[in-house]
Amino acid sequence: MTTSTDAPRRTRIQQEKRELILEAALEVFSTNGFRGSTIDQIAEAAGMSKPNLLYYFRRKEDIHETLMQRLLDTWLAPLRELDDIGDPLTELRSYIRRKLEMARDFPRESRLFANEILQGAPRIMPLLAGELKTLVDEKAAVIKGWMRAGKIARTDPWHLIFSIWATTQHYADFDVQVRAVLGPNRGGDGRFEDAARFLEQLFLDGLKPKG
Amino acid sequence: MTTSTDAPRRTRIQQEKRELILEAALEVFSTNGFRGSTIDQIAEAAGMSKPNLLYYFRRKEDIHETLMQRLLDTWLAPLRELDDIGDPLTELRSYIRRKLEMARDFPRESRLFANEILQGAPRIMPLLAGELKTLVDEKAAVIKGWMRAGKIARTDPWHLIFSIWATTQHYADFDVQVRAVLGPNRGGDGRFEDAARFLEQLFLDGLKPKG
DNA sequence: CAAATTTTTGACCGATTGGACAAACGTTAG
DNA sequence: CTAACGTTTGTCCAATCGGTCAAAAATTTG
Repeated sequence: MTTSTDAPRRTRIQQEKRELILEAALEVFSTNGFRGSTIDQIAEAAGMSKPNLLYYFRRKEDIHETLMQRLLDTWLAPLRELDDIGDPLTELRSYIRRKLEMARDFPRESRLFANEILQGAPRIMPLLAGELKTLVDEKAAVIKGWMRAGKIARTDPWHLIFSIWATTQHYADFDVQVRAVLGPNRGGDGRFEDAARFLEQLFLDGLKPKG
Repeated sequence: MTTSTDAPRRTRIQQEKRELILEAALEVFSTNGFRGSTIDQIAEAAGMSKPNLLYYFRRKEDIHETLMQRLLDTWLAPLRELDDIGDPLTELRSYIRRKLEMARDFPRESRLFANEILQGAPRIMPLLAGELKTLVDEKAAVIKGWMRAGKIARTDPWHLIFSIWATTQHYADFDVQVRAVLGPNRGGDGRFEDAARFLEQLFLDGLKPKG
């Protein structure tokens, strides 16, 4: 077999236009959800006509699917990097920092993912129970090792990972609320540094007074 | 004034049917979002015809609005209860527990709210910047008082509140993911008690080893 | 009871939706 | 140049959407 079925073999124009569509679709899907978004909206955001868009992606679902596939890879990268070498507390701290940076730099991806999960993850359920669970179980084992070695306090590794996801992604998914509550002064660009400082303290020392 | 304009004065049937519709709409809206939900779906879930439903709520938006108004009251109740009297750490711990119980007992309400915020809070933005911000600022002041008194560690009260919201609501909004990752054994009914134990330790002591 | 009122329904409407299609247009290799 | 191929568009379609309306059915009121 010289050319199998997997490599779509695309034109230069096809590559460019598909990229353009995916970028536009990320914007539209992440703010309106899948069912709330229309092909027309995506086409307009991508600067082309609806039939033209449908020339590159046959169905609306295909765009969403491609988007979700790419998303998961980059989204889980920080967790994959969580490694056994190096100081556990430092390792966890930098994982939190990286996740917070992703919430700051890729809020649309975070919202797209949140939208999918909120609606019961109809399109990525197998991935959650498969690839994701495997990865988390693996890293939970690493964390458990740290606990046994007395490097960090004993607690539930899975819920620890959940809490890191929850607190960091909150700044992307609930950004509107965060900014509204903080107000124009504290809700400016500095809010991510404030969040980073707070989360570091929370995860390392908790709230009990030092004395 | 005996009867002013504000009390709609409803029939017994009207009250019952409106309640039925709101219950059905909560189910549908929370899983499909506003634009992703259709009046037909809600009507069917409520066991009535579409025109019949529209007899009780003129527009789809009216249902959603009524739902959101009710939601916010009950949703912020735990924070309102956060009080200056009593031990600060106990007070915070019970606030976390109450929020977690709400995520367990009212996940649909949580998802409805999350859906609204995710899409930029188009319908409740004034409430966020008004009522909500006022309440949070007020409670942040209380927490700041505790810090000044040395009762809890010094940190950012606003981000502390955010982190409590994020971690607890995560178990409602991302329930599918949580259950998928924990698997059939650990993802059963006990997951909320595990979460409660973990969160208590996280917020009180952090991750540094006791040694 | 009967009249008045409230509730329910079937039929219908214009707008929007995802998508199909053939024809027109552009590009490129020989 | 020209034939082949890749790209773009206008037009169209069936399905679904939120919502209307008049009339039937059920209920309440006197």
